[in-house]
Amino acid sequence: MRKRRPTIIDVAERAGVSKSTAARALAGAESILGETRERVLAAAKAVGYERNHLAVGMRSGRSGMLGLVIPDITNPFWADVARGAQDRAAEADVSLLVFSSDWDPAKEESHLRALRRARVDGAIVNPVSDALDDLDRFGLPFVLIGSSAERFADVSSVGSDITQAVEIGLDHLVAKGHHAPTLIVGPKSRLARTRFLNAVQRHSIKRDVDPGQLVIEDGEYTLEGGRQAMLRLLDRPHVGHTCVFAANDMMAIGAMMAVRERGLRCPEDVSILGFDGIPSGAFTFPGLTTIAKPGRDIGTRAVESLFDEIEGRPEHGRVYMPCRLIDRASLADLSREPRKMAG
Amino acid sequence: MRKRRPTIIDVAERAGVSKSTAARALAGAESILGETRERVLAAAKAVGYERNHLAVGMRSGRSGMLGLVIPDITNPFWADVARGAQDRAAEADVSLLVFSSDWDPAKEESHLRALRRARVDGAIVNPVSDALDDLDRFGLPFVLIGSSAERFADVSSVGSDITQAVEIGLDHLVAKGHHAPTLIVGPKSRLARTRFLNAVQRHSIKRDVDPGQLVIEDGEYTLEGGRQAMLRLLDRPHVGHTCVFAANDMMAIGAMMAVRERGLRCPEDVSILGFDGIPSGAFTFPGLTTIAKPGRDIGTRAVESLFDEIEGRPEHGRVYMPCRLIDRASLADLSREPRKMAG
DNA sequence: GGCTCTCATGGGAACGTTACCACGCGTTAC
DNA sequence: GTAACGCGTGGTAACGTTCCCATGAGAGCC
Repeated sequence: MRKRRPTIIDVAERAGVSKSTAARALAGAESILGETRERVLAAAKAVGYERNHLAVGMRSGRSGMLGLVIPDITNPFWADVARGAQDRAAEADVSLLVFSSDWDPAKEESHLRALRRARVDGAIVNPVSDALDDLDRFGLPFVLIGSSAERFADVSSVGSDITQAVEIGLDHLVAKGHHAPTLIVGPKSRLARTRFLNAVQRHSIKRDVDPGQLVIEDGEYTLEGGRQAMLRLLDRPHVGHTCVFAANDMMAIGAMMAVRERGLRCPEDVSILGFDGIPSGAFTFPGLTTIAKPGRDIGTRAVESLFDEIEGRPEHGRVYMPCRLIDRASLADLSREPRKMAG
Repeated sequence: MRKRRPTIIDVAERAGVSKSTAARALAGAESILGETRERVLAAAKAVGYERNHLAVGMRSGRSGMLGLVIPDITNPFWADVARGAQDRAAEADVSLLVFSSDWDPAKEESHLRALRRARVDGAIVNPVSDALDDLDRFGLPFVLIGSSAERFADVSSVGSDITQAVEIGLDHLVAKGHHAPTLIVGPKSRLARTRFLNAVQRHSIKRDVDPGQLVIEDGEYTLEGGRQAMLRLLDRPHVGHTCVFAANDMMAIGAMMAVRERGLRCPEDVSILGFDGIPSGAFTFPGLTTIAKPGRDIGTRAVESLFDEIEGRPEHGRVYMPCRLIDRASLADLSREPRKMAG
């Protein structure tokens, strides 16, 4: 029952020209009689012609599609990245094939294969495994996103600028009258932990605080991980935790819950600064002050870098996108009060 | 610098057979000598052959791609839908083209065109405009998702079962000792408002409460809309709002904020029940009790319906997926206390 | 032993597009 | 007046695959 889709030949016949001429008119070529062009365009409209991208891709070697492989589209940060990529791609009239890898190397590889079979013009990948070699082997242009991209040298990649992020976070802390924050960071096995810690230490030195005096607790990058870490912190004797800086918003929210569990109040008793900028942070009580990673910008920039890569002008550099502070209510303003420590 | 991708001809040559034979072997055809098949498969592996889906699509008329047009991939509900669709599609070895329409008819139409040009085998769409006629005209198989799909008769669609959702919500309310809830619903212009209200009224009658006595306030489907609505509710004289049922989680969270603003406590003074199941509900204080829409299941089911549609066995029916209650802390348990109203 | 029948394989067309080359016509220049 | 040129157009090959038909060899049958 489904009608055959009209082809360029149908258009050509209706316009009374050859398909070459029709193709030229449709492509908006210069060397064509105005009147002929009009006729072809009218014919195309009349029959409802829609250029077949499959055929175009076959002939030209360009499918007009890009692939995006992220851990989980359901994760707000990655959804944001996807959205940025999508918008930029749509602008260039390119479609986006989206896949979720669930941090599973096997899935990642299978998605990568699907991408190759679909003949995407390039791919943006948040790498979990080392299967990327394959991409390279087939010469598929690609750019890496996220912090794990740093494992791969000589590949274009886009991520957030965590050094700058930590800097604005720490600046905000001192502006509010806080000093050296207690840190809740990820597990030792994670590369991100080290990078975060390094940045904090470097900036502490700049502010004349001895990195050695920084109190550090770690846990899984989850709500529960943050909660447990905060609970342990609160159990430590002698230490007043006036201000904690969590390496991720989920942990920060977990910490906030732990504080409340112990009968303390945020931010009056302990201030909390998060890192990520997940939307849920707006709905906690108090609202979470955090540093937002520019997910959308990362997606946009990644597509742009990918275009460069495809056009054959690879930069092969790592791009760091700046983060920005979202000032809500989980950080007490001590700058107007005389004393720095709560009871 | 980029190497030419190996084609089936390269495989055939290496295996010393014709491309027809190679194609048959790769397709796993029966009528082929075991030894020949082995040879072809080995050759394919050796040269790193990857079937070109563009060419396959061209020849067979099946691109192996599906389109998904949702309002915003950044919205957790839609991300969930996308994820469900993605997983089901991947299972069938089909790729998913994802687009965000931002509730903008112009964008929707442009995305729909892109989908047609890409020659997707079918599309799943949350319709904002009536441009869907076009899809129909071209005979592209499609299934509609979300509540707005009800505007279109005789088209397969998948949505959440709001009647059942309201039922479990109301059941939960009475189980916790509450009676007729105050309602915060969407603006009068929205179709969803009427459906929600109808469901509540129908079920109220079943429980012997006069729908006429239901207190109703409306506002935009946003945090601020819910906040304002709750504030107006709290300003009404004579009425104690022991329990409010919001038509959407954002409004529910807004209402929660309004309650706090007025110096009241949730759930001690007013209980709140949401509707949607957004992840942020887990992070509010208190945690939001809500009815979760089965986003992921909707996505999965939509792909399945779309497969039916593509295979030419259209059901053209509307499928309603059941919702489920997420019991957190925003609903007071009055069932153990003698009195039903707070001071 | 010659016929048909089966089975594995090869050859070629077709899907819809674009790129290249050729052609014919009108204009310009010598 | 003819050659050269430019311009608009038509014809055709090619992209990589699958499908249909043809071919040839071997087996089975009378």
